[in-house]
Amino acid sequence: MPPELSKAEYNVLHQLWRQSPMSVRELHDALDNQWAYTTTKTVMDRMVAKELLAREQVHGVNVYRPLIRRSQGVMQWIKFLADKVLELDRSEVLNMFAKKDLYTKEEMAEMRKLLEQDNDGD
Amino acid sequence: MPPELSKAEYNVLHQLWRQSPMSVRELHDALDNQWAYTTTKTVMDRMVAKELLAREQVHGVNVYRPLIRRSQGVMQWIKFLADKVLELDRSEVLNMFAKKDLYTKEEMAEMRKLLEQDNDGD
DNA sequence: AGCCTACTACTACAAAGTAGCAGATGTCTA
DNA sequence: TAGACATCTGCTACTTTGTAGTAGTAGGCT
Repeated sequence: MPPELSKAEYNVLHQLWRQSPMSVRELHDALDNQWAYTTTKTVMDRMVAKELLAREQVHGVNVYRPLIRRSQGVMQWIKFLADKVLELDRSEVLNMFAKKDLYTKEEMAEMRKLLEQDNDGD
Repeated sequence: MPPELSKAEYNVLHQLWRQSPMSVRELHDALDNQWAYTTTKTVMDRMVAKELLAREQVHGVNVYRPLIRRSQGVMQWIKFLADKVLELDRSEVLNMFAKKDLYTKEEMAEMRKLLEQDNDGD
C-alpha cells in the first residue's frame, strides 16, 4: 500500500511526474500556488525524509525525483473520492478517470491491480 | 469562497449532510474509520470553533449541525481534482459528478455558480 | 448511597502547513 | 580582485491538524 499523501505532497509529485528531476526553484516556479519558496523547499525536504522523493546533487544544486509512481499516487484520491465524496464503487470512479485518457494503459492496469489488492484490506 | 476543509473535516460534514443534527456518539458510530471516540470529538469541537459546525444542547447532550452546504464542501474537491489530478476543466469534472446523480438540481446549480465566481479568482 | 456509563472540557504530543534566517557559494561589476 | 548581489542550503520556529488520553460530572441502577 502506497503511503498517504497530503495535498501539498501530491502537488509536488504532480509536477515531478511530468518532469523530473527538478530543483526546488524549478518546481516552485512551475507550481501556481501561493507558497513561499522556503515552503516549497521544506515540503520537498520532508518528502525526502519520508522517502517520497530522492534528492541528488547535480552541478552543486539539489534536484529531486519522485520515488512513487503516478498510478500509486492517484489511487488514494480515487479511493477518497469514491468513498467520501461520490459514494460510488471505487472501480466505477476509476472508470470515470479511464475515460478521460489521462493515464497510460500500464497505469490503468496498475491502478486496477492496486484497487483489487486493498479493496477489502485497508 | 467557502473555507478549506481537511479530509477529516470533510468526513464529518459528509455524515452531517446526510443526517443532522447528530451527537458525537452518533456521528462517531456512523463513521467507518478508525478514529478513537475522543478524536471524533476533538475534530468536531474544533470545527465549531472554526464555525464549520454549530453546536447546541438537546436534553443535556451536544448535537452538531453543519454550517456550510454540501455544494460548497464538494466544490473544493472538484477543484483539486480538476486542477491537480485530472487536469481537466473544472466544469468538465463537475459534469462527471452531475452524471452520477448524487446532487440535487439546486446543488448542481449552486456549484456551477461557485465555479464561475472564483474561476479566475482564487 | 455508591457505582457504572456516557458525556464533556482540558491537555498533550506528533505531523503537516507555512515560512524566516543566516551561512556558503557563485557571479557580476567597479 | 574585492565588494555587492543573488541563490541555494541547512536550521529553526510557530500554527494547525491528526490523534488521543484523562479527569471531572451528571444520570441511572442496585
